[in-house]
Amino acid sequence: MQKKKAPPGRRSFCPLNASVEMLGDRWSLLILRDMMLRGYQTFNEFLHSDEKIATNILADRLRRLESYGIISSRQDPADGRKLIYSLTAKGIDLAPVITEMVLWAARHEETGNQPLVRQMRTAKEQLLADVRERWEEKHSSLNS
Amino acid sequence: MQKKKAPPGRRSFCPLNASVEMLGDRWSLLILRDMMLRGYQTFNEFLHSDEKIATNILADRLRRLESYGIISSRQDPADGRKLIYSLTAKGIDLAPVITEMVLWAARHEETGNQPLVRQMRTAKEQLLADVRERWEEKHSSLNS
DNA sequence: CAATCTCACTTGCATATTGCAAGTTAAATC
DNA sequence: GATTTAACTTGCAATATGCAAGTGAGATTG
Repeated sequence: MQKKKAPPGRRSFCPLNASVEMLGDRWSLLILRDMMLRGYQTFNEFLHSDEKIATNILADRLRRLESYGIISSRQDPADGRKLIYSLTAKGIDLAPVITEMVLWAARHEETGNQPLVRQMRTAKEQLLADVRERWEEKHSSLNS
Repeated sequence: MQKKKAPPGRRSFCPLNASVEMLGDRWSLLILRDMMLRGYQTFNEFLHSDEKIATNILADRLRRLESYGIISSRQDPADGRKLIYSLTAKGIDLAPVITEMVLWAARHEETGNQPLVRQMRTAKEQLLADVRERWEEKHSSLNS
């Protein structure tokens, strides 16, 4: 668990502020959801997600998330045009944050994706374990 | 648990998107932290928080949070100038989101407020229960 | 093997949001 | 009655966002 020193420009030393400075915008968490829950890995996959992010914003967010160490990228060995984005350990560790945000909205707003919500509600810990395990598998296969 | 119909302008029906549309900016969650963890209740208290929000942004965020039903406001009976802002049930229900965001940053970034972080780590459920209980007390005393 | 297509962007530009500083108004305090 | 305090609003410059069109490297097709 390697910690980065807080950038000089940070507004305060509160951990919540650090989170908000990295993730507090209208797109970053949606990209991470796509990676975590849907297995999306490439620019085009993120691009065609329901919320219709613009290409310049997507490029910027991927850059920022990578600069924070939340995701990493490498070339697809099978197709030199593609970049494969994946979650780092720091990124996969956001699963509880995303889960709680999904559950909160599902409790208080009219939203869709009830199967996921049900699974999160009835078996939160198990889902988190599954997400992590899928990631570990993928991740370990990279170093072999 | 009364649900609002999603505004027509929502980008998708994913619950995470709903959360992000309500809370995905650099200030909203910090204001809620101040209310939840520090007991702040008035414009000036929020204003003098570490992160130094501007007055126009603060006014706008309080308005938005109120429009989403996350906070509510009423006049201070003891001082007609003051407005007292408080969390609604929907607002207090964000405690797990905030907790997970604090824990995530504390795990991966260099941040302060170690006592709070330790408490969250070792007794997350208890802390959530405490926060909720404090709120229930305050809330019930309003209807008496 | 040249033309076409796909992928991951970048660029230009209009619009929206943010941030700062200075006002404003009503209510309290001196 | 004058000053202070609380909660804003207003004006304006700087920044961020969103859309449409373009670019360049690598893959595919005829």
